[in-house]
Amino acid sequence: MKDKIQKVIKDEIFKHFKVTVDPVITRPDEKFGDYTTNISFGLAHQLNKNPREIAEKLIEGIRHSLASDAIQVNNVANFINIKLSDEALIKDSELAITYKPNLYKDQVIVCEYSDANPFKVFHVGHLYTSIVGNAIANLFEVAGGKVFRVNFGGDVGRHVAINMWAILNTAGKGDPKVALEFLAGLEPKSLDEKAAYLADRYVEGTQAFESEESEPHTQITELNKKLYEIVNSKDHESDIAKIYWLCRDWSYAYFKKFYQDIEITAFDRYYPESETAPIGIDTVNKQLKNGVYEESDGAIVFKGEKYGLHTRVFITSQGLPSYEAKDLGLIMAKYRDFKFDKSIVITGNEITEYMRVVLKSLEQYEPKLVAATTHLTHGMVKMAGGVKISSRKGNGLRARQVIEDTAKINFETTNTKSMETTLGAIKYAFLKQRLGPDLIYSPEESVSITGNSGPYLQYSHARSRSILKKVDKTIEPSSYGLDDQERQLTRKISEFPDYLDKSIAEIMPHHLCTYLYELSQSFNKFYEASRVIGDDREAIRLKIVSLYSDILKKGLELLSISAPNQL
RNA sequence: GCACCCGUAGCUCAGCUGGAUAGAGCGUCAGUUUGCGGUACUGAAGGUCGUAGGUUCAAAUCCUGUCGGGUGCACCA
Repeated sequence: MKDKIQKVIKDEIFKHFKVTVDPVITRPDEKFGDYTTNISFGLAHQLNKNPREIAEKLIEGIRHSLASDAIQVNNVANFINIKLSDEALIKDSELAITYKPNLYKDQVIVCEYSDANPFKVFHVGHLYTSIVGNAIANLFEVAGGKVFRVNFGGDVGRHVAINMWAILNTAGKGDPKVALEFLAGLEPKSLDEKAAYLADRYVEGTQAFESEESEPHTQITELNKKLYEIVNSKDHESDIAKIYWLCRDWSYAYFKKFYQDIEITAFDRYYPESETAPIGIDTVNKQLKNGVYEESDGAIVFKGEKYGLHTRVFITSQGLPSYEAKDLGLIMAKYRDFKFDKSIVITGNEITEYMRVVLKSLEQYEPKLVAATTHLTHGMVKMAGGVKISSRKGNGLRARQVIEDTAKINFETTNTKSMETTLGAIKYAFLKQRLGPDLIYSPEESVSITGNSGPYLQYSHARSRSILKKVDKTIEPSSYGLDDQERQLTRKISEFPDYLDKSIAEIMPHHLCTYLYELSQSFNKFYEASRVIGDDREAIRLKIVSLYSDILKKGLELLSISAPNQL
């Protein structure tokens, strides 16, 4: 309907004023109508005419062209407002459920998010980007894209050396064989416990690395080099290598299980840094000859100052690749593997400037890849009450802990043990806020049975399903003639495509959350005022409830939030 | 110091490709139930949109200054 209205208005404008414009059609407050445009203002400026005259001229023709759909077309304060007939509105809302956006039709889109590091804690920030990234990937998918989900993580580098050092020195007391035996003893334990064990070793190692003593520092630096050798030579025989691969496997197994547990789509591809590092090094060396990168104090750097950025090291003076080189290699690898039309990278906003430097350097020789890349950034997750999350210092809040705590609070306040509502609560709480600024997470609020929460939506869904369950079949209503409550709900249902489009165009899932919440509010208002089963208006009301239920379910699915039929 | 991000109700946030009276939730106060899941609904109080200018018929939205908060700025990731 929106397209039709837009075309009608566009044609009218051309007819009267001989100019071609695409009028913006939006959804006004109900009291004004169902669709509106303020094109008169724009035209007034362009044609140097009075906006009221313009609107008046257009209205007759619009009214005529939309005679079969609109019961009212008028001009209030130079807005052209269109109110649909009930039949047209119902039809609009029926079309909403089958609406297929096509902004990314047939495009190959690579979405990178989560980016958890093996050997380190999987903290609440990873949980956040996993959930948000997954929802964004879903949006690209529904918009027609062929989406590949990828996950990048550091399986080599200093943090791994720090970790290995701690294992060798605590569990192994300096002897790799002893360490290996100790780890074998952990094998029967759960992945969760193994991951926690590794995370704790990282904290231990970091303390040693940062301490006054120089010995651990030197040993860790040596170990770091050795680990690169192990990985490059595919060494699986030496004791240290065995320890490394075992712990690495634990980490990846843990990630996979975790994503399964929180019910998000599995990743198509994991890119460990050990794979992208050589590609990055090759690239940097090649471009060193071309003068893109240069040597400085023994390191190979890109000088970003001439582009208003700063200098960053790509290969250290020790000859090891920095994160910059690995990230560079990652972009090349992603293109090699997927030949993407668009590449989305979702990370915390603290690396915005860093990423600009990496991309600016790449732009010197692969401008197409850079043009196709979009770096989306998000803020930090802070717990309500002001506890900061930091994995560096080792006091990072584990993602698993956040889920468990939320489940506990969910049980205490609502007496439900369902993981569906717990996960729904967390996901919705993370998704409902605009991507970018920090997010303050309150478990209590997220599971809250009232207010703008996941469980509120799930409850509203279950309530509507419960009505539908009570009837065998829906009969086509003989006539419409919607009452106020029916109409406001139908109108809201029909808005689904508008919000979906907006979410996709801006790559902002929170618009969809806002919509689903407003939709459910509309439903609950309707529910309060309108008996469905047994009422004279049962047929039409069932139809609307059914539309509502389906749209809500579809919307929640797009966010990977489950919509159970009963709670 | 330089760069980027953010300041909207007591709290947490929508609204930002400029457009109709700035909206929700929580909290506070007052109500609604012989009903399909009351885990709901209705109403009230609460905002000079940090601040000062500018652009415009029209600014929370765009531009500039300023104040406040956050983040980043060479061998960590």
